[in-house]
Parts: sequence; structure tokens; C-alpha cells
Amino acid sequence: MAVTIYDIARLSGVSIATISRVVNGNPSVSDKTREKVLAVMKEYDYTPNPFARSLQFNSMKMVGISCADIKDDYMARMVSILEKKLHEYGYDYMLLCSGYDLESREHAVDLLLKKKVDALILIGSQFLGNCEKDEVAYLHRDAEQVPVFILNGYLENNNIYGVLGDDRNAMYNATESLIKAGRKKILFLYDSESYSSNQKMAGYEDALRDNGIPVDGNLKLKITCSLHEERDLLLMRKDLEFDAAIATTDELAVGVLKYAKARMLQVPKDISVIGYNNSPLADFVEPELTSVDTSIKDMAHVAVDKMMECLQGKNVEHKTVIESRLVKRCTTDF
Amino acid sequence: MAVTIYDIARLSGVSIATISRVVNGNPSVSDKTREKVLAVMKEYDYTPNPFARSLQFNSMKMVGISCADIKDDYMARMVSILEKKLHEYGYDYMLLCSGYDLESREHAVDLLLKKKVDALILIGSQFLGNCEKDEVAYLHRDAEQVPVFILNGYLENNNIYGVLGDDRNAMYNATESLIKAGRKKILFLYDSESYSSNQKMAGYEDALRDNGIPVDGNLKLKITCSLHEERDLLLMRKDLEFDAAIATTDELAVGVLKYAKARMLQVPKDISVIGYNNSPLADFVEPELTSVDTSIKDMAHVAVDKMMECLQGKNVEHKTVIESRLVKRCTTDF
DNA sequence: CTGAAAGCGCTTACAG
DNA sequence: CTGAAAGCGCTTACAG
Repeated sequence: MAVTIYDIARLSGVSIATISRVVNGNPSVSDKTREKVLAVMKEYDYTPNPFARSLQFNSMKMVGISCADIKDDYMARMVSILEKKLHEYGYDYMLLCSGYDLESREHAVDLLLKKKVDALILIGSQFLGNCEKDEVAYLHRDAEQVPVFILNGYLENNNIYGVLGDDRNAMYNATESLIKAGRKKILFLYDSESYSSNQKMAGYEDALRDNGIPVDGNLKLKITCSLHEERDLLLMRKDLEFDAAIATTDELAVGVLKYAKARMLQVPKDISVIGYNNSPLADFVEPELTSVDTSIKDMAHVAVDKMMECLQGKNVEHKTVIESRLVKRCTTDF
Repeated sequence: MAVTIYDIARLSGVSIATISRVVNGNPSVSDKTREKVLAVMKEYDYTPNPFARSLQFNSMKMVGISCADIKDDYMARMVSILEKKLHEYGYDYMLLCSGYDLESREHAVDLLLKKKVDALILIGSQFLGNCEKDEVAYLHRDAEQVPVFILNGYLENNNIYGVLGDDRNAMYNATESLIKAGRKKILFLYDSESYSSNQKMAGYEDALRDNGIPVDGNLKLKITCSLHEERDLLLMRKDLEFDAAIATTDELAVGVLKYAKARMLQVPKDISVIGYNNSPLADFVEPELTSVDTSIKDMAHVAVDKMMECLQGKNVEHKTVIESRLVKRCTTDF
């Protein structure tokens, strides 16, 4: 049996109320008493029972984080930074990997809520599905219980907060860089119709249009298969002609490198390639991958800071956009 | 205010004891009462307050997982599988990324314990430091409170359990494959002196010896820097001659590929390379990396299964070894 | 089969 | 500055 507040009270010769006060830093305790109690607490290595505290406060100082898959490097990096930032505020977190379909996402968030977390952080705009009414209904419901922070997505609701990269602009600029470097047929690879994917596609299309290049539907390719299948698919699509590729993730971009290698094409000369997220993978592959950096760190920090303000009852902006920048490496020649 | 057991009792016209019984599946409730209560619970969307339950049971059904860094793909894969397995048993987890030094590891485990987790899972033998007495003292202390499961490490203690890959054998076999393929000067790259790193080194050395090749200390290289620094370091070490490299992680092995590329050496012809962990990275790089697969899945499953037996008071083996296998790709020619 | 009551380990008005 | 007491939302012997 662990030592309880009763033990410490008895051993210090005071009431449990006083023990509670010194534990909680209540100033109305005489120095003498406080020291005595502190000494006893230390001697017996007393830690307040967190379950009892939670019951009182109706909070465990715990936030629920859900992401599709912690194996995804982007999400792992996000969780890693969120953790550090949350700890600064004395908060812990429960992680729940939901997988990629909307139903399991709903389920994951539901589980987290049952644990009475203080707030929710959802990593990835795919929690919004295609943003249709019935698909986001669960989020509106959940937001009645706790504040919900969506990283890379946004949904209008009094208790939902979005922190997003400027995906449209970033993709616009990246695409335009390719165009300015003389590329005319730019493949666009994406893996979902999430909010942020759609933003990226919009940026891509707008850049083409603004530069007088018609958008060719054939050059927009949705890829949901593995790396090698992606390569093979590109190899089979002999009808496709392209001198550059831009992808919504680094992993998809690497598929193009595999394709180039198989066709003995030179990168960046024959095909230029740009990825997204600036993951460590970008350095590992050869040639090293030019990629958009989405400032994961800023995003995570802003989200946690805002969440804390929110939990203190302060008024907080509902939408924050974080700037991205292009990290040039060896798969582009500008 | 959420609906409590008192509300449900009042609305169902029974006592809170009965509500508790149906919530907990106690059979001594009449069908009629049960149905009534269930209906009311459903109508009002009642969920028992987890804090109150925890206080009663002195458990949240929560295990603490600590790893050095969730951004590391190996650890992320491990956590991902642990999560699924834990959920099967109705357990959640708190994750704490400790960083790589021993002091922060102690601290991380301490925090987890303060939260009164039911058990501890530590990913990576580095939690053992160099296995010296004072370095593992904290683990012996922690094990007095909860069962401790070390993935990839082992420490003799009544309440500490190890689930490990057969790192020595795996490295022995991999090294021997290189030798049998005609390689004589095999570089060994490692990044720490952890228990499992040491096992790997032992396997490497034994394979050399058993095949009549003297161990050359110069060919054992500890690398703790970044990918590009590793490459540059190899480029600078003009004294080193090697026709193969074997590494304790895939990341380190990729450094050799970078080196080969810079020196215009052919892989696997001029240099053969073997990595460790069979991470997704092995497929991304070019040429694709031969790597040892350590059966993360088996390891995680065994750990959780054993932990559950342990929590049920059953007697459990303290050490389980999981077999590894070599996945041959394009950086070796056997 | 069911309920009244005690207890899990805390916090916090309230009174002194 | 300090303590007695009520209460947070549950579970579980115990009695009927």
C-alpha cells in the first residue's frame, strides 16, 4: 500500500487539510508547519494519489491526441514536439492511432473522450473527411465536451480551433518555381482528398493557370498504393508525359525517383521532383529531395499555447496559419 | 455537468448499487431491471466517470510506455503495435519520450510511475545504460512498484521482464553471409554501447573469428553524428579499407550508401551493405537496402501478452528471445 | 435480486 | 493559520 495523505497527516501531527494545503502550495500555512510536513512527505516519499485528485478536479491534466498512424514520420514528429510542449504546461497525453478511415477516427476520438481528457488534438485534416456535413458531425458533437484542435485542418465551430500550414501558397510557389525553371508538364501526386490535399491541389492548379499553362487532368494522379506499386504504375502509364513532379508527401515523391531510376532518367535534368513535409527521408534518398517544410514545430507550439489559453477560459483565435518554405535540394535545378 | 450514476439511479427508479452492477456486468441483477437500466443509460448517454473508477480500483488500466524518441521509426512501429495489442485487452497507455541520456530516462520513468500506471514498457536496451549496477538501480526500484517490460534488453529481477531479438545470432549470420560471399574487410557501424548494440558487435566479431578473419578494431566505428557527417567522416578516413559494411541501424547503413555514391563506388559490387531493423527506409533508398528484420510485431505481442498474464498474477518467464531474419535486397550480392 | 452504508484519497468552503 | 466535515462518483461487502 502506498502512503496516503492520512499517513502524512498522522506522522506530521496535523490534519489532512493542512497536508493538502502544502501539497497545493496554499500560502495560508505557517512556515513551521509547512517545513515539518515537507520533511515528512520527503521522508516517506509521498506522492498524492492522482486518481483522487482527478476525481476532485474532474481533470487529469491530460489531453487526447489522435493521429492516423504514428509510424508516419510527419505525425511522429508532431507528437514528439506536442509532448514536450505539453509537459511544459504540466500536461500529459494519451495517444490513439486511428487509422485512415473516417469511422475509426470517430471511434478513436470517442474513446479519448470517454477517458475525460481535457482537450483533443487531431493531427491531420483527414479527420474532416471531405468536410461534408454528416462527416464532421461527430466533431461538432465532441466540441461540446472539450476544445478540439485540428492540426492542418479547420472547421467553423465555437469550440474547434485550426492550426494550418499555408498549403495552397506553398504549393503555388513550389509549382511556379518549376515553371520558371522551364518545366511545362508537371505531374501532381496526391494520396487523399483531405482538406489539406485539396488546398495543395488548388495551389498547383492556380500556379499553372496564372502562368498560362492549362490544367491537364491526366497529370493529377491519386496514388494510394505502395512505393513499388507507384513506380510500376508510372512505368505502365506510357501515355503520361511529364518533365517534373510535385507531390503532397515526400514518400510519394520518392516513388517518382524510383520511376526515374527504372527508366534511366536523370533527376533533376529529365525530371524535377518536389516533395512535401521535408521529412528526414528527403536527406536519405538519392538525389536528395527538394521539399516543402511546413514548420511542424511552430504548428505544435501554437496549438498547445492556444489550447492552454483556451483551457484558462481565454478567448482564442479559431484559425492560425503557419508559413511554409521550400527547402531546395538536389531534385530540382533552380 | 455530465450525467452521473445518481442520475441514472433516479431515472431508473433503482439504487446506485444496482446501476453499478449492471455497468460491471454483475449477473445478480434481474433481466427486467437490467433492461430498464440499460435503456436509461443509453438514453442519457451515460459513461461511468473513469476517475471515480480508478480511485476505487487503484488502476486506470493504463500502461506507461517510454522510448527515447518516437521520431525513430523503429520505436514508432513498436508503439503502434503495442497500442493495438493493449487495446485488445482494454488498456490504454501514456507515452513518454525520454531522449537518449540515462538521466532523462530515469526521469521519464519516474513521471510515468507517479501517474500510477499499471505497468511499464521500456523500448530499447539503452534504458539499461551500460548495465552497470548504479545505472540500473532505478529500474530495480521501479520494479518494486509495477512490472517492468524491457524490449530489447534484459535485467535479472523478480519483476522485470525482457523480450529481445536474437541480435547476436542475427548479426553473426549476416556477417557470415558477407564473408561467404567473399568479403574480407567488413566495416561495423554502431551508434551506442547499449546491451543490444553489444550483442550485435559480439555476433559480428564471432563470425569473423569463426571464419578465420582477425577482428580489426579500426573497422569498428562508432557513429553518433548525422547522415552527412557520417558520409564525410568515411570520406576523410582514407586509411580505412573495406569491401562491406554492416550497421546496427538502417540509418547508419544509408550513410555508407552516401559514401559510396560520393566515391563513385558500386553497391553491392565494390561495397556490400547490410542494415538493421528492416525499416521502410530500406525500400526508399537506392539501391534498396538488405536489412535484418527483428520481428517487431512478435516482440510487441509477446510483451503485451506476458504483461497481461503478469497483471493477473500468473507466473511468467522473465526472458523471451524472438528470432530475426535477414531480408535480402540490392545492397548485397548473395 | 436489491439497497443502505462505508470507503477509495483527495479538496475546499466554513468555522474558529 | 488550522481542523472537522462534506463531497467528488464510483464499488462492494453486508443485510435483507
